[in-house]
Amino acid sequence: MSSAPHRIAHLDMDAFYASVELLRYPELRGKPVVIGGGRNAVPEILPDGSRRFARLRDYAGRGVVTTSTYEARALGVFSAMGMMKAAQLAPDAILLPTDFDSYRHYSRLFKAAVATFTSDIEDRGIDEIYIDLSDVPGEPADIGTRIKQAVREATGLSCSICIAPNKLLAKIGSELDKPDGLTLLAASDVPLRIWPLPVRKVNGIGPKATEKLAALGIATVGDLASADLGMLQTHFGRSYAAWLAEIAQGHDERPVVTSSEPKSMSRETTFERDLHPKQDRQTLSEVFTGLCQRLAEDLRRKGYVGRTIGVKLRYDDFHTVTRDLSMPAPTADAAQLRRAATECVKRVALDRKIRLLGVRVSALTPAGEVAPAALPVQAELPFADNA
DNA sequence: TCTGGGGTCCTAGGACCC
DNA sequence: TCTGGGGTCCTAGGACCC
Repeated sequence: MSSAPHRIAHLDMDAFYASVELLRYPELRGKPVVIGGGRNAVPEILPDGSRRFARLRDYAGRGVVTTSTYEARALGVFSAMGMMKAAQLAPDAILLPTDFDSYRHYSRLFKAAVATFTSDIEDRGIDEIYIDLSDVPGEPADIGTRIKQAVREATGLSCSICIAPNKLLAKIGSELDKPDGLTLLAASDVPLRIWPLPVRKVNGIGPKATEKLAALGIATVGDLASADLGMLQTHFGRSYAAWLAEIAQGHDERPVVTSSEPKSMSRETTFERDLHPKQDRQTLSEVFTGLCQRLAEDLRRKGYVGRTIGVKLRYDDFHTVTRDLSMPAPTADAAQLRRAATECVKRVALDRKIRLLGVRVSALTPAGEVAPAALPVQAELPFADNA
């Protein structure tokens, strides 16, 4: 229909979980707030009706920061940081538990607001989306302003948007003017606005690649743009090197993908203390069963069956192993999941304490397309005595 | 007192088949 | 009675993202 150049937006909700919490607890506005606590971080209602909030210094456990307000970030507290470390940096920060049901609710609201402009939306998780605006009439600045307004009216929350020729630039750009930003990027802006940025700002260049590039003297996207392709190939392989060279020029042809099927589902848990395969066998066994049951519920609720079942163990030294097993027929049955997962556990070393246990199912098929196989249920304990 | 939980994609070797 | 060769599946690990 339109042969105009692509116009892609990336929309990112500002400090999403924390901002949702501020809607509920407006008295916390302007304060350092950290999301990531458990049940004991639920605010206490005092007799006079006011609330008493938990402080970060009161936290004990192995969790990480899920999100923090900009005031907490100013104190050095960021997502994925261990809570204990965060508590050292900002002991007086307010601590709140994560409430995914609320976040999912506001996620639906902001996505519905954007959907009034176009249905060409790619879901990138609970707090961000790509939008293909190529067929939406109007000037980019005006469209962006109207989308931000619609999101604010629907949720009371602010977001940051970048409109650019492709997803790569839109994603980078939405961070350039956070919070409440509206950034417009054209291909011709790449040398001035993208090349000065650290390579880590590129979606797909993570900690490992950043470190490797730094060792080669490549710190910015501009460094990458002037790097020798042959040199990149010897260090990163053909395909990754080619990708690096493309993105350094701001090139990206990926389409906005509006629908996709899930590939895998999993449940995992990190224990409050490391568990020994032998001494804590009973506890491990119960947790294992619980994970399989929750996974089976997830499959049923979403209408899928899976044929490949796997386990994940993380030892006390953080070394992580996985095992999986493909079965003749797919299942969503908790007992069958547990039997297959038990076979997987039998193939890993159980000679040291375990920090994390997980169960995963992949090779998914919509449940309606498969006739369920009736296999006998067999009670079997993993983490056997002979471990 | 280090380091969550739920995902996707890629690589690479071996099995297996034609 | 070494050695081909392509294709696909299975498995394990790892990088990366939200």
